[in-house]
Amino acid sequence: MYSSELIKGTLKTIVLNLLNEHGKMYGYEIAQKVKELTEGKIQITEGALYPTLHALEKNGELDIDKQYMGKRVRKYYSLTEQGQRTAAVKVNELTDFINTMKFLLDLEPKMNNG
Amino acid sequence: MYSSELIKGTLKTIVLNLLNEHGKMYGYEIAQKVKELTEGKIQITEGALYPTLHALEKNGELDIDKQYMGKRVRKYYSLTEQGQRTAAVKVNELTDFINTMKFLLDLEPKMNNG
DNA sequence: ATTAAATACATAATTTTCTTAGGTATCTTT
DNA sequence: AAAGATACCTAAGAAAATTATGTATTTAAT
Repeated sequence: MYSSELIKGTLKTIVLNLLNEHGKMYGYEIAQKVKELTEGKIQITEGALYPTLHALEKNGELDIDKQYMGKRVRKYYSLTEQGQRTAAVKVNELTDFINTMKFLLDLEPKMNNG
Repeated sequence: MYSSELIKGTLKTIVLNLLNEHGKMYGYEIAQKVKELTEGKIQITEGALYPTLHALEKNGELDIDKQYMGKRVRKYYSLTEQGQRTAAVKVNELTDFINTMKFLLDLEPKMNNG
């Protein structure tokens, strides 16, 4: 598990990107998928995830499709057209940021691979 | 400039890494160096930098060497032994995190290089 | 049949970390 | 003389997460 501070600021991008690649997903599924894909290294807490999904929906990035599995509700989220554009922008921005950070952390590459 | 939320959580690591590679530096110099190296993409604000330096020093990661240039003070910071260990840990963690994020953002690589 | 664990949603209080805004003072350039 | 850069600092507020708590259904284990 990463120290939580690193993950801050990336949650929206992770959610938008997952929905862009997997189509519709529900909240719990998103959290499980991230955990699975990162082998437990990134675990989205529910207290962070649900408010984020609500904010994205309120802002017009997501559509909801409520489905009942028996008596239990699932809220499937999918990207609106605006959400698709936002996803692309956010992913590009994060990719750019990652490259900048890699450069910044690698100023004087160590020659000793001990 | 990146949307500020991305930079959150990386400041300590950036500072520790810079000090590890450049030896002693003072606050203002650190901010300038980061701005220069990232071509203005990452700009550390003073309101974030100075409290971070104070916290790192209080925690035993940094030593201070106060120097006077005429009447103006400069506070040169350098890593303690503990600070060197922390720097290594933090940089490894961020590198690992970056790799995980790259994987997460690249699930289905696009074949079209438009 | 009962209990525990997993599924699935949600919100509120608190904490962490940063931005914004303000402050002091010196040195250099115009 | 004024403006801009250098160099330090803190406090109020905002943003985004964690932690804690809550409800309820379904599935697996005893």
